[in-house]
Amino acid sequence: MKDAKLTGLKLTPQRLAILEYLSGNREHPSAADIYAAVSEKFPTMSFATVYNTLKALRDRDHVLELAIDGGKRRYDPETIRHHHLICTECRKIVDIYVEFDLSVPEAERDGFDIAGNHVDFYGVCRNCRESGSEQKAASRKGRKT
Amino acid sequence: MKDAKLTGLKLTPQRLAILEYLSGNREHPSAADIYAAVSEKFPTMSFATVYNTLKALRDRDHVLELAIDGGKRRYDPETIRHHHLICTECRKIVDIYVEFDLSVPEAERDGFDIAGNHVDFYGVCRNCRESGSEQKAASRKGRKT
DNA sequence: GTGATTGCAAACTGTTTGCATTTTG
DNA sequence: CAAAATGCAAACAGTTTGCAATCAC
Repeated sequence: MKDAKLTGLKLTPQRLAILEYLSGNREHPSAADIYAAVSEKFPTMSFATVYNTLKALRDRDHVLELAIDGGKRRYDPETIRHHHLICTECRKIVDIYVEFDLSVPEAERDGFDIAGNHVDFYGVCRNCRESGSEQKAASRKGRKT
Repeated sequence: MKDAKLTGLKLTPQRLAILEYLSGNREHPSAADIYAAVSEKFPTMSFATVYNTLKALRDRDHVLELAIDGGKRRYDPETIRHHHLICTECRKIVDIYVEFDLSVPEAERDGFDIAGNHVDFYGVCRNCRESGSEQKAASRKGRKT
C-alpha cells in the first residue's frame, strides 16, 4: 500500500491498527478476520468501524474487495496487478504474478467498455492434498467458485 | 443443460419449474430471482426448496455457483467453458466464449494442483454507459469486484 | 470548533437447518 | 414403501444503518 493515496482519511488509532494489520498481509482476510485481529489491541473495536474503514480504503483504491468466497467478502491490500490461485478445499487464496494476454475481440464485447480483468485459478493446495481432505472434498463437491 | 447428468434427482414439479426457468437463462440469477420467478407458478414454493434444488444441481455439475456479486451467489446453467463480462455499475453478467492460453509456470504454482480457471472482465455495459449512471458510479466508486 | 469517526444495537440480506408432512421412483 | 423432497419457521452469517458521544485536523 502506498501512503500517497490516503488523502482525506482521518487517521484514527483504529484505522492505523487496521492498516498495520493489512500491510503486507497476504491472507486475503475477511472483515471478521480483521475485526478479530484488531480487537486484540482495541477491545472496543466494532464491526461498524471495520466496515467503515474498509469502505474508505476501497474507495481510495487501497484495498481490493474480493468476491471469491461465496458468502463473504475478502480484502486484498495488494493493489498492483496480480491473479489468484484458489483452493477449492480450504478457500486459501495465493497471489500469482503471471501476466496474460487477455484481449477480447470487439465482436465479443457486447457493447461493454472493458476496463480490466482478473483470472482465478481453481485447484487444491498442497496442504489440502497432503492432509486428509476427502471429507471436505465430499462436502464441497461441485463447488468451483 | 444436458439431462444426462440428472441421475438420482427426483423430478418434482417444483424442480422441473426451476429447471425450466434456468434452461437457456443467461441472466445469472440469484436464488431470490429464481424464487420470485418460480413462485408465480408455485405460490407455496419456499426458499428451502430453491436452495436445496440448486445444491443438488450444483453437485451434479448442472449449474455453476458464481461468487461474483459480493453478498449473494448467482447461478449459471451454462456449464460449457466460458468467461464473464461484468458491469461494475449494474452487475450485469454477460458470457463470452473466447479461449485463452492460461498456463501457470510451475514455479508460480505454490504447490497447487491447478484444475481450472476463469476470467472475469470488468467494465461498463452499454446500457449503463448511455443512461445516466453517474449517481450509481459515485455510490459504487472503487468497487471492482 | 466542526465535520468525520466511533461504538453499540438494531435492522437487513442472503443462506441454512430442523422437522412434520407429502411425494417420487 | 422407503428414501428423498417440500414448506414453514426459526436460526445463522455477513453487512449495513441510526444515532449519541468522541476525536482528528
